[in-house]
Amino acid sequence: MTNTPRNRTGSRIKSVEIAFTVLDAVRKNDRPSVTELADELGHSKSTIHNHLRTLENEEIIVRETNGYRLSLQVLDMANDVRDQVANYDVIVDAVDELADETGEIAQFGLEEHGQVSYLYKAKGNQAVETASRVGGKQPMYSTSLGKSILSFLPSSRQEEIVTEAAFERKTPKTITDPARLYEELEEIAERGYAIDDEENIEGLRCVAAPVRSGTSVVGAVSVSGPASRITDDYLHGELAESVQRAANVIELNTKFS
Amino acid sequence: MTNTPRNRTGSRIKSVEIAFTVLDAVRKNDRPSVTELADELGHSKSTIHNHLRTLENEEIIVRETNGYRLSLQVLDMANDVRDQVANYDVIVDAVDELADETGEIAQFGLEEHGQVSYLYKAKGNQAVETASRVGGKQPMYSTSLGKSILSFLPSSRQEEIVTEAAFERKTPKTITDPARLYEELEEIAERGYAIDDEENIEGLRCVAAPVRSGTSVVGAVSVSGPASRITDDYLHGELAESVQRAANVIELNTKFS
DNA sequence: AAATCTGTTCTCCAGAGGCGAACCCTGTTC
DNA sequence: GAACAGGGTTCGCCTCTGGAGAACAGATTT
Repeated sequence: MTNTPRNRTGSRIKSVEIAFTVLDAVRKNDRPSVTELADELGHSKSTIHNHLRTLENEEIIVRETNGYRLSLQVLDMANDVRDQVANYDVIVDAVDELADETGEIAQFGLEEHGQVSYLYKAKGNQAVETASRVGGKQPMYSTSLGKSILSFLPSSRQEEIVTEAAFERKTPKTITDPARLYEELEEIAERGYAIDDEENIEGLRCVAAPVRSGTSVVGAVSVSGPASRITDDYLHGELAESVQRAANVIELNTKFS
Repeated sequence: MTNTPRNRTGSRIKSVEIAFTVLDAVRKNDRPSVTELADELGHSKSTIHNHLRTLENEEIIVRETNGYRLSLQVLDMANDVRDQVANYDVIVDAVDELADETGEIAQFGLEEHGQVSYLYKAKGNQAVETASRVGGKQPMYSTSLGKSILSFLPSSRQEEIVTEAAFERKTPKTITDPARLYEELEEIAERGYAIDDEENIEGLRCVAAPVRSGTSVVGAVSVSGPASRITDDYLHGELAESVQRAANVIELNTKFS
């Protein structure tokens, strides 16, 4: 739908891909039925049926009278994800405190498949609602989290991501020129924090600082608030300091495995 | 490993099953590598490699320098699960309040694949730690949640579950005789709540009440606490009332779709 | 009871996918 | 710096899988 899933090199397993297409459809439709899915996905009923049978057997989906839905096993899997990310608890504490301190939205994100994925989100007492949700993804080039991570990534990976990026214009201020991005990344690397001045969502300004472990970036922390409240001075001054402090706290409390 | 996944009727898709085996191994091992997984799962390296490639392409797993791990997309999927369960917010509120009121652990669970799965868990201020976690599963016959759900299920489904149950003795008090279970289920149906008197975990007593929507059970709410604190009177009196009230609150606030 | 929905089962054949070996690449050891 | 060892990746073969479509079976509707 959006952009074609680039195929690095050969051989993905077709039936597994179909299975995940089915799973995706079950995620997004409300309790779909066999025929519904068959129509939507353009496969025969028998094919869909077999896949649903298989997924049900794996206890990933559940059959209810009115159709299929995801099973709660997915929640259990989510627990495992959090367990697998190094120092999840430390991150939670630091982000909570940052949200508390600033009153805005504080988040932690990390790079996956060339995008930022949100791992944790905390709301301060005057925080505005944002569309972002835990597990969601955003482009690297239009978010403060993304840019701060990008600027500290090894240059090979950095280029790879930039090259493959879509550079979709999300707001009038979105950076759409790679050259322009590289410039900013250098700047960020120097001063230690990145900003997003309504580049991803109109009316929203953010600051982010990278979290490093040894030589590599493991993610970044950010604060986001409405442009009306977040002045230039505040953004580059107190807020920038706060996120950097939070990033530091995480770094210091990180136990290497 | 535990009990063989009974095959209802034919044709599950083999490669999809393998894919989920791989996924499971990635869940449980800490950043496994190709060869590691190949050894563990008894498949050739190339097979595993293809599966990992596919799963990575689906952005379900992520490759890091030291091995593969689950991706944060799983967290996003978990959001969808919660969205798909009717009235998640209502449940959260009711369970939170129940935990608050009693000071113990309060939970909401529902039946999936013949077991209880925990959807939400709240801790009261004097709550003991229990092993259960959101997304986890427990037998129907040894938990108050399970029994309360079971007793209000249509008798066909009830029998089906009981017949297929393993009746593993989890503690000395676990019910392992179907006849005994049926007796208790009738009792539960009459009085409207179920108890678990150290039948699932030693030292832990629980009360649960079913949550119904129209004619069918959609799940159950429970409170769990240490046997030392939960006397018979308290269990069958105040606590039983509390869980029933909480169940009722959920029922009343349920918007039918 | 005919019609029209479902979901399920059956059969058939192209081609997919699992295996094993060969290959490559990175880091290590003399 | 050559040889080795450890991974990951690729290749080609052959079998048997899995997808399509039609036929079948329930459930509801007309």
